[in-house]
Amino acid sequence: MFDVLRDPKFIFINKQNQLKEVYDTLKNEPIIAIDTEGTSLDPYTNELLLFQIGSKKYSYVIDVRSIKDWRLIKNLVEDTKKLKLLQNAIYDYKVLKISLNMELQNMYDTMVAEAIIRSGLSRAEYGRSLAALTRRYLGATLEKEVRKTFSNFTGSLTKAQLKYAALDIIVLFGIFEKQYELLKKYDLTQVAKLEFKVLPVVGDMELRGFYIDAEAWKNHIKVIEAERKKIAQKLQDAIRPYYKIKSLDLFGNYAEVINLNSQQQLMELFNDKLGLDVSSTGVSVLEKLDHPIAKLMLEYRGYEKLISAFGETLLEKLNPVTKRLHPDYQQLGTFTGRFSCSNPNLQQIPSRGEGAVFRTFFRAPKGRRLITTDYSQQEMRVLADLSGDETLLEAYKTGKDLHSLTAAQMYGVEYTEDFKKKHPELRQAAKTINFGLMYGRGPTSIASQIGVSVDEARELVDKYFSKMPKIKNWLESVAKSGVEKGFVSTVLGRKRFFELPDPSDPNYNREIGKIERASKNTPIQGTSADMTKLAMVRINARFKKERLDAGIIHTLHDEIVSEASKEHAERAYQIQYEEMIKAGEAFLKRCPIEADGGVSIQWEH
DNA sequence: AGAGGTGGTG
DNA sequence: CATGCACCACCTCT
Repeated sequence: MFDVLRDPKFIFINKQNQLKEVYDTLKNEPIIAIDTEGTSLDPYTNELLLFQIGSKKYSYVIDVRSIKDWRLIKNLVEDTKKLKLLQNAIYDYKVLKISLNMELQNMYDTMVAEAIIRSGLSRAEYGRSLAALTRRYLGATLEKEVRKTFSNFTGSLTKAQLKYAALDIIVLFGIFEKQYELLKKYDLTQVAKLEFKVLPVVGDMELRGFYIDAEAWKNHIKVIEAERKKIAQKLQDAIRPYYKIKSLDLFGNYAEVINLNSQQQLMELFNDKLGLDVSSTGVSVLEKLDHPIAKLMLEYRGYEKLISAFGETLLEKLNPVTKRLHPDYQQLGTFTGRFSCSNPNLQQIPSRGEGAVFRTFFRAPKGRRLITTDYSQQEMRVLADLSGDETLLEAYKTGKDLHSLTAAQMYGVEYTEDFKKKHPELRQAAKTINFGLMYGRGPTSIASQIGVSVDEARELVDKYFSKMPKIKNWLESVAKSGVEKGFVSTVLGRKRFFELPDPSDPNYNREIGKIERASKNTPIQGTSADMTKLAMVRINARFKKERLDAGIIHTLHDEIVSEASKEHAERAYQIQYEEMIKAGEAFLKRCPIEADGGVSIQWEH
């Protein structure tokens, strides 16, 4: 293998009439590998330079600029019977769709496979880059320096560039074979199947992007900036008496006394100057302070947060070609199987309070509509199903309010339709426990949230578990099994592995506690992720089958957002709703599943 | 460059 | 003894 990696055999293709040979060699191969090299990570501004395709025996590196007619290659790429090996398939999927109008089918992504196999293991040690996989599975070193040379491409291809382009597909076969054995060994083939079906859905989702009303966004930022300025001024004036510095700036105004964003300087202000003994300057601490400066600070923080996290920087990410936002969705961005999202992270746009207006600037363009649907209490339903608890199942089967029903059980009060109005505190306490359980939360933290003593909180939890014993049993057994086996599983069979601490580790107990909490949470969060991903695949398939002008543009754990023409929006909503329910029923056998949503011109939840 | 603090989401 | 799951972005400070 070393020799092959050092001196890869490949055929360079730079004439149209050579494609016949490529096609004839590969047309009967069940497994081929594909990769592309271009000038940019953004498919819309990328210039495609090289297209690599090959079997285990034959590798071809095609100079893209020399080919006019891609039909023979398109046949190979779109052949649903052939398995395509790729590293980071979504990138190539997007590039091939935009640059060559090809739609990759039946993909195996070595990067995604690795995330499935190593879920839970430290990223530093178990990277997913092609170089890391080559080292791990083939014991060889893949130079990555050459890759960078494509981004400032000068017009002619070097020998080194061709060589490494060829290597990028050659290594995939060996990695695939070893990963495939591991997928079977750990019983992860069902998960892999689902994840690979999700690949084109994510590719299309990233290509579509999310339209945003940039003008409205900018205007709102200006308003908030003015507010922040006012508050900052007030704050500086209020704290000035505590400091000696009273210098004036060039315009005769007072200079800033302290940097309001500096935690260090704020600690000094609150503790030394104001004598208020705070442990941190976070909202929860500041809220408890009855001091005008703390109140101003909270107000300032609110504006500062919105401006820094959701301000102009987000608009800088608008794509120059599409004028839309195209975030990166990490298909396995978490160890539980959820997506994560970045550049920008649309999974953290405010949904409540002052910041919620930002969501209204995410819109449907003219003549189009957004379809937003989310699972109703997805994770609680998963917990109900996995634990088999009768009270939870009854609530969901009869449509009773879950938190009221568990409160009624706990406190021995009769459940009525207006329970929420009659006993709001009881319901709130039950709700806190219901949610807390899913994170493996203990009495201490529950006590601090609902404002009772730790003993009272412990009593509440005991009471809860005595009425809902199956939940207690399920949580305890899954925590125990996570520590004993070193992994936990979702309903689909997705696994999260744990790196168990050494018993001599001074933090041993704390680490085990963490593993126990993650063991409780992962089957719940992870099964929910399985469900949402299956729903996305099914929705995408039906949109295609019915030839709707509709497509998924965003996902937020238990929520799916699509964009459709206004003519197709109602039908798209119907499909989206139905398929979410069906996906839910595929995983939950005891607990009914419910989803809500609708058609609108702006993102609403 | 990386860590820690803070805070946004489900 | 203490004990909240899963992320990402921005800021300051070293």
